[in-house]
Amino acid sequence: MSKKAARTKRERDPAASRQRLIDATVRLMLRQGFAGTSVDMICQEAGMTKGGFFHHFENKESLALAAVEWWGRMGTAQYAEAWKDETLDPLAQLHRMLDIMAGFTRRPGVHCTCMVGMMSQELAATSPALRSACEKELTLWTTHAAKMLSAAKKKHRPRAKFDPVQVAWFLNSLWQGSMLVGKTCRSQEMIRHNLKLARSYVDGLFEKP
Amino acid sequence: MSKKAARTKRERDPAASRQRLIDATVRLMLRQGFAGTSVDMICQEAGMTKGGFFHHFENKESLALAAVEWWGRMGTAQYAEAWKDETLDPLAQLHRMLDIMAGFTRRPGVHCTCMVGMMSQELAATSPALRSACEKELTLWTTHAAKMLSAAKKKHRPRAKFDPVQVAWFLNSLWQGSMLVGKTCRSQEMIRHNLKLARSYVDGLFEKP
DNA sequence: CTTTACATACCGACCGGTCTGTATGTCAAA
DNA sequence: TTTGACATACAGACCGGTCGGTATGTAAAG
Repeated sequence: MSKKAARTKRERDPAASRQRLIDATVRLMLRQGFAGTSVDMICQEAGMTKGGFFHHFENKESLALAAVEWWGRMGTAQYAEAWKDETLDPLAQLHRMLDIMAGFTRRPGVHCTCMVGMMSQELAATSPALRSACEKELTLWTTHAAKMLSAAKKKHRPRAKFDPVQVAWFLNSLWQGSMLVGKTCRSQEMIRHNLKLARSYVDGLFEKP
Repeated sequence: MSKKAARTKRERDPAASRQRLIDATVRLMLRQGFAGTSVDMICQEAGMTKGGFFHHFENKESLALAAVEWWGRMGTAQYAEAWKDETLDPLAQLHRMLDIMAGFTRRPGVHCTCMVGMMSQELAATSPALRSACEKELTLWTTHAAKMLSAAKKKHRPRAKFDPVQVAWFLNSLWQGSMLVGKTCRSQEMIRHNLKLARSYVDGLFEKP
């Protein structure tokens, strides 16, 4: 029957099922961490059974890995808005990136927090695979920031003494720490203050004495 | 018998037993997080049985709470070296504090990481008690830093436009984030670079234009 | 165009083991 | 003899992961 065929066609969608599991994992682990989230919870949240789960993923860790990678892709896509316009002044690109970060603190009902920071804080010492995946994401972000800093330096103050890569790690650390402290103190405003100070710090790098 | 009496006297020491549990908790949870560390593991690490554990602590959460408080006391005691000498220039006190932080990255075999940041990252959303305890510790650190910044401002450049409290939160976030990123990328050197940049940032606040 | 053969997607019961927490026992000190 | 400091034993929920089975999709042979 046509109805039956249509129904089953929509229900059997392995890519969507897989993604549903990833989405559920991100939602739950962002709240409860890795060890605090059980496979049963994930299955329930994703509307799937354990059998289905282990068809798509070898184990819980490999799902977390996929979730971190997905988180990284989503994040990069959002940050890309800052650097995709290559005609824009690199310093303006940096400010655009800080705008995007500040935007993350303004979504109503969603607290600004990072899957990479959470997974890494919890699992860096016990899961080499997760640690390495998180390192990859952090490094990617830093590389992009360093490129903009480097271009801005070349354009605005080539004789400045800072190392773009070091400054990029500095900014990344500040960003991760801001989300951590902001969550702990339940203050998105503090995150924004930090970003504002970061802004003037970056500007200061290019000011001629 | 005297030997037996002496032995039992040393073995039956409730305060020491309690502390042994706390020490074990810090050691294990710093590696595996809260949910990843079981009560049995803690008992084994502390050389005690479950009965003893639940004699001293109501539950796992209250032990973690005690561990965070102990961690805070230890940390404050170490940082206090920076601000205890009230005759020292406040800017020099700040540098002394940054020295101490850098010192944490130089202990051989011990990776520089923070119990407060870890517990908070994992439990802020699910355990109000832990979140609040972590907030308290972060606030305490920030208050001390803000005091030094404020005194330095008064002394060196009273007309400077920065807010000492905001800058203190900025430094605390940077510090927490540096430990997180440093752990993820297994680079203590990166933490030290960040501290160096923080140093010149702080100095910059007091430079007259 | 059917039929047959096999692959993929998913279900849900079930496994051995681990989890936090409790109830009870022991024994030294006061 | 009471009390505090533990040990022992165990309850019962829950854990990650397996397994047998079923529904659906594909594709080649007849």
